[in-house]
Amino acid sequence: MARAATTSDAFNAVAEPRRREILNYLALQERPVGEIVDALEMEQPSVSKHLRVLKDVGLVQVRREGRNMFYKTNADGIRPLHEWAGTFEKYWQHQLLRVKERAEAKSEQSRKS
Amino acid sequence: MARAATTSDAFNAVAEPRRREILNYLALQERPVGEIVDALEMEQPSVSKHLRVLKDVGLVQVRREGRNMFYKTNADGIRPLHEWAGTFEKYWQHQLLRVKERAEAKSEQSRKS
DNA sequence: TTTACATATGCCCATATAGGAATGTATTGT
DNA sequence: ACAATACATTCCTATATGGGCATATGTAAA
Repeated sequence: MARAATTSDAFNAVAEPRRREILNYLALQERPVGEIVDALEMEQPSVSKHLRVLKDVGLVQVRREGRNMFYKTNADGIRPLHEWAGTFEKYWQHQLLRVKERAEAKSEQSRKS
Repeated sequence: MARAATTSDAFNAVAEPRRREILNYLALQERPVGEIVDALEMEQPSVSKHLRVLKDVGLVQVRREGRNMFYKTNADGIRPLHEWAGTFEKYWQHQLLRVKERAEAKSEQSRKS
């Protein structure tokens, strides 16, 4: 048996560095394919193929506008990954440091609200 | 060019479901290979190969004790993944729900400290 | 309609699996 | 030294890329 398809789930889809770059770029705002090509300096067919994979696993959403296809990251699709990784948080080292960080974030939150 | 090696980084290594199972299992406590085989019902060679990949990317640590090799998850290796996924947190939906959750976690933390 | 522009697909190829079976290696027991 | 135990590695095979290039498809402009 070969490796699972990149379209099998989010874990396989984001294993490709290029696709993570695309997701990062499209998280800020939706963009047409051409802009992704220019911004990330990748070949257009390559971008289209990566977007296909990302779309198949629900990590991006598309909208057509004339000749352009506007893609944007569907952050919700990344949550399972974040949550799985998060289950190991309690085993991380530097826990004291993290507690400190959380405390700071907390006080900052209090300041805001 | 083919897909990047599973040993290229943590992202590629955890793309395999079986390896995630192993990491989950070894997070609790170190275990000899045989126990992993029994617990996860996988073939021994398969487990050894997955462990090799995980070791190569630093996701597990090994210790020899006689004929046994005790493996345990190196949670720190999962942090990059958690942090990358975390950068999308602000784009997730149900933000209101999350704010509520954070507020609860905060009050619980206050209670503890 | 013909042309131009924006994307998506198809093809080919080198590469990397992941599983199964067999075998090699290290360590302990007799 | 020899057998047994615990793992690791090798070999084989079907499969899934990901990049480069050519081409098909869809939509708007002339």
